[in-house]
Amino acid sequence: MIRLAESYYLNQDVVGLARDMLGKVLVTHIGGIVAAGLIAETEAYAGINDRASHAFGERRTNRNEVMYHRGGKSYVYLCYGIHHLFNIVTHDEGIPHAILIRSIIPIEGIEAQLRRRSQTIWKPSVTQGPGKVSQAMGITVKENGVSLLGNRIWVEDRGVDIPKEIVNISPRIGIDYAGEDASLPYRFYITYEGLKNHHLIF
DNA sequence: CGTACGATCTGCT
DNA sequence: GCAGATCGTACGA
Repeated sequence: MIRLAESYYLNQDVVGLARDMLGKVLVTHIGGIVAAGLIAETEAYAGINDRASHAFGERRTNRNEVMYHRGGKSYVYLCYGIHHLFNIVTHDEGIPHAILIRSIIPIEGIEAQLRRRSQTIWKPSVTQGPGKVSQAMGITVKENGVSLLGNRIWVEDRGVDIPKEIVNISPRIGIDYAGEDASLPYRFYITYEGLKNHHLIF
């Protein structure tokens, strides 16, 4: 188990990084509970020229301030008044890149994740969707700005290699307002079935 | 200060 | 498949 170092998050290619994060393991230690999940879906948000990004046109507010910080921090914000969406800030200071984590497959603390989701048995839909990921992992806006080099939220490389054959690419979800940028292929995902077929999980 | 809307989820059909 | 929930945030007056 190897925790991703700061240098990983300073990569300037946020789209390539979003692809690379598939198969990495998101871990939280929140409320005295350790939970972990395999990252199965991501979206890249590429700075001030990306109409879908909160930082489009150099927009910089209290909400998205952390996007402008050095890579390796969390960016958590509230969507539709109820959903806490968890992003990973990348690139060096001043360039607001971020990766939205949209889906995980629980690995550790599954009981706690199910409890937080008010479910009794896991199926993909239980932790599929960015709001559900945060809820299962115990992440809220209180975790906004947390360093991924600390002991509250971090990402590990546990050696799971995701072959390109099972990686799906599509436009991002729910950003119809973004004009021509709405069709950019910045969403990456793998399915539970795809992982099973390649014997990457049980 | 008022208004519009959103990187979504759930439940019901 | 679809409507409704629900409220913080952004932005213009």
